[in-house]
Amino acid sequence: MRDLDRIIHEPARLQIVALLAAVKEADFLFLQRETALTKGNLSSHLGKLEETAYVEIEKTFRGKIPLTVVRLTPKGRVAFTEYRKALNGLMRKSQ
Amino acid sequence: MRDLDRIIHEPARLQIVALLAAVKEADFLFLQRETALTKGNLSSHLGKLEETAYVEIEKTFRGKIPLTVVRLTPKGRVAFTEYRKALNGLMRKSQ
DNA sequence: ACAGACTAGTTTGCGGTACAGACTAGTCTG
DNA sequence: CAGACTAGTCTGTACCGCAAACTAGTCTGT
Repeated sequence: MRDLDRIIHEPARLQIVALLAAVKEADFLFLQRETALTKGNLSSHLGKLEETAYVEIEKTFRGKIPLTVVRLTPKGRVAFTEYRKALNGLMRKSQ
Repeated sequence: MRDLDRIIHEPARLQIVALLAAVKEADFLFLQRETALTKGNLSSHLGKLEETAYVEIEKTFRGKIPLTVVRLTPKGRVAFTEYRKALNGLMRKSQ
């Protein structure tokens, strides 16, 4: 059954995934600014996306300040494509 | 902020609203078959859509058997259009 | 006449989860 | 040394989706 992937469907994560699909790589602050999520929230959503291996999170340093870089994995990219297809399938019915 | 309408965003209800946008009028059984939801589930989702006045529910009889007909209200139609716009806005970023 | 299936629900209880806000920990800036 | 910044984790609340059980009436077959 072509169902909507709940992990991606959640608006906060949909934003994140859509952004990552576009930019290929983003740091924590950029994502926070774009999505307007609180730190805690963004952190836990990224955690969930990492659990399902849709993103990979690289913790590095910019000088001595921690820098978290997030990237979509191939699996995540596929899932997002599938999600778009499922969504289009739903939407197509409505016209 | 152009956010996604949570009432519509829920997959089950998204299906319902998309179907109603297409057919203009549908009975309970048709919706149940199309969405593959349980009765209880469909019932409560319809209840939620009715609360927000996105659909109107007319309870009539086909002969002596109860027949529930569901229709999208103008408000519901507008909300769905807005939803599609918001979604397209999100998706556009990802290419 | 009666069992079983059908329409169309309501109610209940479980489990999951999004979200804000408080807390931690280290760093740089004035 | 205070205050702001990066990047979190943790906690508690409050909601919500979902299945399953229950209600209530009707029709179908034997």
